[in-house]
Amino acid sequence: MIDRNLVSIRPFLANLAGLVRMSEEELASLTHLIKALNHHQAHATILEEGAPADRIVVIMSGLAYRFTRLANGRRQITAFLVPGDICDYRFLSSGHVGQHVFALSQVAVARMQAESFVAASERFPVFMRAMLAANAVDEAIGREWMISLGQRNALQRMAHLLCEMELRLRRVGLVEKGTFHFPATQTDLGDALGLSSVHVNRTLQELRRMHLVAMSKGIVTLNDTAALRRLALFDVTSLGYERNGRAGAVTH
Amino acid sequence: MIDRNLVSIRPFLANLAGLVRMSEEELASLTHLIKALNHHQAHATILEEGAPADRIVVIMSGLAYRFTRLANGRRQITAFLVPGDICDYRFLSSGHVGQHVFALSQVAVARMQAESFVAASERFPVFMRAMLAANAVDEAIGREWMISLGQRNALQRMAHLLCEMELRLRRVGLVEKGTFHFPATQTDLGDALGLSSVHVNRTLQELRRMHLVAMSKGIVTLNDTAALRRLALFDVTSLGYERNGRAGAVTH
DNA sequence: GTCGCCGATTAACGCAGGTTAGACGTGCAC
DNA sequence: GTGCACGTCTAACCTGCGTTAATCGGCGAC
Repeated sequence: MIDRNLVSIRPFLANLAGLVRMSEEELASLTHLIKALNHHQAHATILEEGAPADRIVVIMSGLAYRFTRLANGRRQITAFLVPGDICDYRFLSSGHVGQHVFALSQVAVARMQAESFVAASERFPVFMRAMLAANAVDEAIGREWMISLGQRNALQRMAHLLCEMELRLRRVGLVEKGTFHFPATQTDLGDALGLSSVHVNRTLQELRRMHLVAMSKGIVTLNDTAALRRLALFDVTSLGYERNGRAGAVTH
Repeated sequence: MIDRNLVSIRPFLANLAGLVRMSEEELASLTHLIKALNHHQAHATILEEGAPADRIVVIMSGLAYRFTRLANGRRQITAFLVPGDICDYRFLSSGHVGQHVFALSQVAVARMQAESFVAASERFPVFMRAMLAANAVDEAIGREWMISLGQRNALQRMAHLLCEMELRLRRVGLVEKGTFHFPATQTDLGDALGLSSVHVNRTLQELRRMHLVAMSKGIVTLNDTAALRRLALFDVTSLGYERNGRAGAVTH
């Protein structure tokens, strides 16, 4: 048995319970599925692509990202992960981790056996519904990245990413007056946004000059969220959080 | 009761059964979940974003695409759909269709009640596993698009898309000696690849000049798939089809 | 301390791809 | 037939962003 107080499990529960309503009993049962809590140093690999996906790995604190490397050495970051997020959803299907997951800061992760989760969701079908809803949010964010990469220019892309991170981090209580911790380097940002690090630098400076964003040493402050969202063509509903409380079609 | 012979359901079964092994009984039961077959004209809307997702809509013949429109009018095509593909996976979670789905050619679709499907998958859990596996393939293809948009140049993007379509269409028997039907306009291709239609034209001409691709009136021929794949940095395993037969972690 | 590395920043230059604007062909409505 | 809509293709011009390379500052190892 692990000490559940070492790391708050609040973000995890807030994330899933924010998508699907759960009873106290269900929340407690979910908590007890957690079988291990691990810590990873910043810049450590959390999951390796292709590894067996028999465990569900959840970020409890810190930030991480998923990425894929191309044959020519270029790297695409495909998602940033915040507390409450599930590192990889392939346990639902193929049994093999889909992408590398890498710690951006020091990270605590919880692990549960995929099998136990599936077994528990026979008793509490709401577990699987919550998992599928979380997966759908993940997909919606990914689709928004695709739209950014295809249709937004550098300034809009950067603005959009910052709006996304602000919203997601605020949802788990990690934003205070527009300020949050986000220790991605300019190279990381470039690999996420499909830009060179030089152009990331230019872009950040322009956002700074416009008094929309301040960013230094991994601390980001958004001074005018409304204006930033307008610039980014950011649509709050597009990340798929908006339909909380509705049960969806899969209700048993 | 509908006439199941009007349109072959083979692509649908081939798609799901290609991901997860199914018995004759299971295939038959799945077939009988289909409650309606509809036809859509080319350039008709098949699904509208935000509509209730209480039915599972499957492409039986023809081609379609998903897209999202930005506030500034720009459009991003986020996926092409081939026979056997499911138009939208949101019935698994939110109960609302995630994106517009549009017919590229004349299209036949089958519809099943999401509720019936869920009920049937209690008796045949393999149904839900197949659905989650199909969803995972969909996600893997989407991630590959993200990588294209972020890290590949115009020539590589176009080549990659053509390799992807060839592979997916061949899987459902729609490629003959490197030739397949793909009636996307150059504007469509631009909206999928994040390029202007003018540059799509330049790019196609270069592929033609390199004797890799012939494309006219919606008929595509790939003359040297191996070379095209090399150019595109195409990785066959990245689309997520490779792990057929393995049951995955969710096995009950 | 100082060495070395990493990340931020700046400058100079170049090019891939965007934009605008036509011309041309084809197929369809009438 | 004619006119129109739509898709392909071309040309001229331009710019957003990449590339290369160098400087600077901070910070951890020793």
